[in-house]
Amino acid sequence: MTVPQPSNDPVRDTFKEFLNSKSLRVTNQRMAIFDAAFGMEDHFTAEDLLDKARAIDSSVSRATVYRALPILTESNLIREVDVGRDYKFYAANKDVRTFQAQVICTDCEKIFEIDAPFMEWYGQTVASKLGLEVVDQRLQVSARCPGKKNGVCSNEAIQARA
Amino acid sequence: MTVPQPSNDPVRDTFKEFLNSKSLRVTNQRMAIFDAAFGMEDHFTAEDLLDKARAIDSSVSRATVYRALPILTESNLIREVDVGRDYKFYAANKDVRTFQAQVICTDCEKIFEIDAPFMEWYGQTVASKLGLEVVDQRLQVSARCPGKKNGVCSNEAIQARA
DNA sequence: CTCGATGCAAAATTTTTGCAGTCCC
DNA sequence: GGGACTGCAAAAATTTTGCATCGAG
Repeated sequence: MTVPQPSNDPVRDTFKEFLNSKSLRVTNQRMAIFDAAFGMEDHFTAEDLLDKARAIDSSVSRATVYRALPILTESNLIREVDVGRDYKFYAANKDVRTFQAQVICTDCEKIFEIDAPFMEWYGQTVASKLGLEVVDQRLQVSARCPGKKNGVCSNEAIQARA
Repeated sequence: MTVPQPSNDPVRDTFKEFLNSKSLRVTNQRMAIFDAAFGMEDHFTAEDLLDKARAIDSSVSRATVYRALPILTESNLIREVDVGRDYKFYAANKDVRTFQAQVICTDCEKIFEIDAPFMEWYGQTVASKLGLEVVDQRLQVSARCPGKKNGVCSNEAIQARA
């Protein structure tokens, strides 16, 4: 429950180093977007991120958020979680070590992240049979709460988009 | 290489029966869209489908294609293949028996369908731990041709979107 | 200073929708 | 003949882009 001190945040420094290594500039807006992403409790959309980043630095624009997302993704500090909606979700890589699968509840829209370490092996096996090299992979299960009406779900996680 | 006779096509009849069972009407446009989908060699987008359907019945409109797609999906005659692009892909269920994973070549953009029968089991295992019931699942591997420049791929399958 | 980064607003893309006319059953 | 279906064009919704200005290094 303690508010992390940005100046002491090693991940924050990692991002700055990444920017430097790519000759990208460390701007207030980029750092606000970074802080917003790592302040998210859960998965978030570009629009969620814009709102939260603006709460930190009101000058952040939508365009800058969209321009920052590929940078954050490339740096491996956040990951894209495409669950087949019209828009994409993202999540901060806080302490992810193994491959994650997503279980998406179609009733409450909650996205659960599940460890699926065997996937690392699976993707390589399948790709190598085709002579290809794995770049990325995703495993997603859409599921519903049995006995629940659409829209109301028993999971205490009835908080879809942050 | 023989042109299938629509009147003898059992899958075509299945679609008509599906429409009847749902009290939906058998219109020229819907059948043209159906024929277009089953005439596709590979994965296709809504726009691809519109083009091909219009070649059969020039009166088919984009709106009707978009309205037909959920019907074809519900009938299980085609399936949605979301590979994380801005637009969705579809594929006719010609003779699919087991769960299919997709390997997407990031160089030639070709989508390979791979049998992954164990996924049926995997999804249920993971979902049941959360007390959920599987609705759908997808497993996708993005991979690239090693040694190829982006855009040119050695796979003879250098035909991305039909 | 210089050139990358930003904000704004317009544009681009894919999909959806309202409405008046059409045609299946 | 009635209501479902269709085409058209406008609308939605998300993401991208052009351009003048700003600011990090």
